[in-house]
Amino acid sequence: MNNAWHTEMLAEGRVGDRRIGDRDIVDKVRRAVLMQRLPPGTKLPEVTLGEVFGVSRSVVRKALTRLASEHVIDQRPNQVARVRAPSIEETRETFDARRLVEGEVVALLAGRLPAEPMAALAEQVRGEVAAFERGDEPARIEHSLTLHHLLAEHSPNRVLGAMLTDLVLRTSIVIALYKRAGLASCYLAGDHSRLLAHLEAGDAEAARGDIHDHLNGLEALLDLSPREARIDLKSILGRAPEQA
Amino acid sequence: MNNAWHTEMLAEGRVGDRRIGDRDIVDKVRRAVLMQRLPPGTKLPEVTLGEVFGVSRSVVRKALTRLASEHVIDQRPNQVARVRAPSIEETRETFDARRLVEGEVVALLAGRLPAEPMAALAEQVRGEVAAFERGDEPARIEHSLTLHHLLAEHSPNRVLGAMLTDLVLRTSIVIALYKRAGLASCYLAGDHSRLLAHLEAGDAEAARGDIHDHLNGLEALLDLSPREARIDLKSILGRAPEQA
DNA sequence: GGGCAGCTTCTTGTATACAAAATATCGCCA
DNA sequence: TGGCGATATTTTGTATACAAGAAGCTGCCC
Repeated sequence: MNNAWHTEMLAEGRVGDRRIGDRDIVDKVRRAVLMQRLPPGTKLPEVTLGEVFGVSRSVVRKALTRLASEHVIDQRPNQVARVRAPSIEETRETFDARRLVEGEVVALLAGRLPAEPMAALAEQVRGEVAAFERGDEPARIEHSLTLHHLLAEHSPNRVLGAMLTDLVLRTSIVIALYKRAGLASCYLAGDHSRLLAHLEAGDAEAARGDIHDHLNGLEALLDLSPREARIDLKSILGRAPEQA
Repeated sequence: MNNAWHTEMLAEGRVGDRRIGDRDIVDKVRRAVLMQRLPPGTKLPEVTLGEVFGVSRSVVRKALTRLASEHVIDQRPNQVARVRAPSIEETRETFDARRLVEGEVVALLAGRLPAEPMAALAEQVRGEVAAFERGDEPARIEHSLTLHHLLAEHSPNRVLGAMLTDLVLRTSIVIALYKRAGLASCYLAGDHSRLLAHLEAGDAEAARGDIHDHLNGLEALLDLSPREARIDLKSILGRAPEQA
């Protein structure tokens, strides 16, 4: 069994002296999936995770249940949990859902953002641009994620905000999965700053349009051609890509 | 401690010879909350539930985690799980979110429903009308819930469908919670059949409008006046309504 | 050489024991 | 009588042991 990721996961940075809880495991696994250190189909046995994090299966189990409810892993009865591989179909549907929800959120947000959160958003945009220009893709992704996360957090409608948080995560996963091979970065210059300008100006419909354009652009950067042979067969019929 | 609901819950109907699992517990508790047999704030200790269902805390624990992710209960660290009491604010936001999502789902569905699911929808409408006319409110709720559940299930976009399932549940809970005292039923005659007609005719925007009207009507039947003293203080400062 | 049966091993499902935290109770004192 | 504090009880958090099921493997047979 490929056990390279065991050490990788711990190297991610230890939690302080605090006792490690299920939340820490959820965060670390989610992050690892997002960063493609845990490719789709990877098996996540409970004992192994427990050894890695130094806790018993009880804690791991709770973490896995949460990850499953976040759609990060697949958990089937009497079977080892695996990193989920959303289908092309589901990818399209996730983008559609996010267009609807995030569009509404930014429309609600337009002109209603206090100065402080607005500054935080601008800060992320600056960070993203800088990271892109120096070719630091992980940092760029981090800033982009934080930006959309902030939008979700400040949503006047918290129910929609929570849904958006979920959708941002799922979208990021499929972007990492289906990004065209040659592409170095899924960056669309100007999209985010244009959105912020419209938010500040209070133009709800323009902001909604920005989100639509942004997500359309992102989706266009993916390789969503219907050759099913690649991901689906592997996860449905085949085994995990151990030595792939 | 008021332990009347222990027997009520079992009386709901035993699972066959099958071993009782976490899913059964989730279903039963969810249903009991929906039917207001488990009022908001009710404590749900793990051992008690375990005794009621004849399983150990492990199974109960998993069930509680799932119920928390469905927003049916509140689970805070080192504290007994309680039936959730959504605030008035959250109630409004839930309705807004559902208007957005269910509106989109029926718009996508318009004109694209095969005959068989369409017939199933019509069947629920007939059942709802009949139940209303004979004054059988539980049956009417059941049919109404099934109807919206079917819409969610047949959503072409399954991501939105899953979100709608969640929103229908949450809306039902708050309707039960905030229904005006004197009101016997939250029934809006004709709404559902009108929606079905537009779905069959393939008029997406009319169907979306039907959903908006329907949910607006429902929301108007609730008592959402901002006297915070009723629910919020009780759950924030007070104790569970044991003998209330 | 390919396929299948039976067995071994690994992994999850469930129950239970103990530790830690929160809650409730009782008694004390102003 | 009312508030406050220590103690006792309840309840959750975590670890572990055992049972049940699935996956993998060996060796046999065709």
